[in-house]
Amino acid sequence: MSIKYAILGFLSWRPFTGYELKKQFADSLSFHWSGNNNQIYGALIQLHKEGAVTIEVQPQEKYPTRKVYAITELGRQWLRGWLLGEAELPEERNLVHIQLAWAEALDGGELAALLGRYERVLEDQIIMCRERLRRGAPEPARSPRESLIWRRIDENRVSSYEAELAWARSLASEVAGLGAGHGGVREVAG
Amino acid sequence: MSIKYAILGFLSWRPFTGYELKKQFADSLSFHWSGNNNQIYGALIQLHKEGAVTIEVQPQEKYPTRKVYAITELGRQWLRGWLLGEAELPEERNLVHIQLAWAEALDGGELAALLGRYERVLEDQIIMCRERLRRGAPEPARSPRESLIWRRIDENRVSSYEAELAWARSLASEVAGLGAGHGGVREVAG
DNA sequence: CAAAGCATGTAAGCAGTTACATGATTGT
DNA sequence: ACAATCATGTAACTGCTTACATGCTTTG
Repeated sequence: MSIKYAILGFLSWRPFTGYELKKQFADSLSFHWSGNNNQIYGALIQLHKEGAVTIEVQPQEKYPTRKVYAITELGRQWLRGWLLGEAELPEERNLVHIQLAWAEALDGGELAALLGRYERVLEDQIIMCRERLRRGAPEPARSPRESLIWRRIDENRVSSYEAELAWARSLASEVAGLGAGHGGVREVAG
Repeated sequence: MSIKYAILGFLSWRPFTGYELKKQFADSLSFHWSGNNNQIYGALIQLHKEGAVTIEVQPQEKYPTRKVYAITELGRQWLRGWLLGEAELPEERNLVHIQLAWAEALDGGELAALLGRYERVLEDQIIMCRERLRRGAPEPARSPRESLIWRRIDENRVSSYEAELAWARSLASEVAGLGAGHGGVREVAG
């Protein structure tokens, strides 16, 4: 359950409730978990059992009781151990690539439409990313180095979408250039 | 279970046994599933129940009985329906980005080492990809268009690793440029 | 003689998602 | 009136992974 480390990361910044963590995950571009209750609340309970976090229960008048989680020294050590451990490859699953790989039965127009749909979702995503970056989600910024890293990670996300979009566009123009032989395109010479 | 469509894709090329499919998944750069038995054999059984594939049982003398799966017309329609449906965003999970985001407690040397480890696994992966491309795994190639698409997908995979490597290197040099303030680097002027 | 390949399948579990359940409060 | 926010939690499910189990054959 590697979301544990992601949670410890947030708690190494400042204390959070489960509800706040959920929003952090949901709002961020790069922490990519859906931020569902099951995982977050479950992981927090387990981290507490393991001694990596403390719980402070804060009853409130007008709202439900908050449980504020804070990282312990042990939690910091675990996080640090993770950072000093193995680097894992980024793991990408791109279903559109699989669709393209098996698109032999599509005619030219249908393939162009598939690529067009892909371009559109990428464009939308890029706009959404830029929007969020413009609004600027709250982030640690405890040092110039940390701010630099966060900025670079966000940029990385956007530019990987942009690279994918450029790839899709160039593939679309290449397959269009191949011309007929797959229906949809009527031959000009003849 | 989207692996169903990936399997239907292979079967739209030619018949396969579960064992062969397993190897296809394991060997390919872009089909990214681990190719574990449970999923493949299970999906094949389900596809058969649903009428998307047929089974031909081939007893052998020296080896266990093979079950050769072939796609049906219904299976082809399902595959086609998937290709004509929604395009999904690529989904990337990059744990190293999360490590970097929470690396504030690391000193300059430790952060450089983290980036270095990341660079190394990326370099290894790039070499492995090139190696496989050079050897050239068997692929459909039923038309120039299909060959083009497969080539572009493979290139995409490699160049996304290369882009990530370039990103890591430039980030490493930027954090090195920031100099002291995080230990590990002794200030020169003074 | 050990390892890898051929070929099937099962068991157990972690990871991750959507949806459900409760219930007051605040904003449109 | 309806939706969103605050805040916790549970249930049911899919997806995916590792490891186990069998047993013969070929290669090093």
